[in-house]
Amino acid sequence: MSLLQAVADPVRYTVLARLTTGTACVCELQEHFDIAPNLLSYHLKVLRDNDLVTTARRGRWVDYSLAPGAMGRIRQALPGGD
Amino acid sequence: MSLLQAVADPVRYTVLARLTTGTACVCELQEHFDIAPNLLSYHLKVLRDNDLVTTARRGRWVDYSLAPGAMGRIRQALPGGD
DNA sequence: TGATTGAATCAATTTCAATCGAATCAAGGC
DNA sequence: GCCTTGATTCGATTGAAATTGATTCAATCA
Repeated sequence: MSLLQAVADPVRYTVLARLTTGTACVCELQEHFDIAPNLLSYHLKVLRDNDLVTTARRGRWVDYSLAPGAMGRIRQALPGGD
Repeated sequence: MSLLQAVADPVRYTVLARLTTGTACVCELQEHFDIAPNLLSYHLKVLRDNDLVTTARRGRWVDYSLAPGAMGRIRQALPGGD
C-alpha cells in the first residue's frame, strides 16, 4: 500500500489530523470513531507500517504521535510534490 | 470516492504527474502505461468526476489538461492542508 | 457511405483492502 | 496467582474499486 493510499482512508486521515495537534492514546482516538477497537488497531498498524506515526507505551495505554517528517513525506508524495 | 483516493491510484497519479508538464492527448497518455485503452479511459473518468482534469476534443483526439486549481485542491485535501 | 481510428461506455469478473468475530497479549490491580 | 482493562493479532468475510472483454460512439478518410 502506497503512502498516499495510506492517507486516503477516512479513518486514517482523521487519525493523522488529530495527531497534528499532539499525541493521543488509542483510547482517545477511539472516541472519534464508531468502529470496533480491533478495526482502529488495524488502521493504526497501516499508519505504523508507513512510518507515519510512532508509538510509546504508557502503562496500559499506548500513545500515538505523528512521526518526524511525516507531513513532509506526505506532501512530497503528491503529483506536484517534487 | 474521495479526492485523495482518486489521486492515490498509481495510474491516475502518473497521469496527473504528466499533466503538470502540460496538455496531453489520451493516445500519448496511453504510451505511459501497459494497460488496455478502456481501463485508462476508466481512470480518466475518475479524474474527470473529481474535477481534477479538463478535456478538449481535437479532431479524433481528446486532449487532457490539469484543471485550474487542481493541485491546490489536492494539497488542501491533506491532513495538514488548511 | 463504408471503413478506420481514437476514445468512451457497459456488463461481468477479479482483486485487494476494509470489516467482522474471536482469540491473544501486556500491564495493573485485587 | 487471577481478573480486568487497553490494545493487538489472527482468520474469515464483505464490498468497493480495478480490471477484463465486448460494444458503442465520434470524427476523419477512402
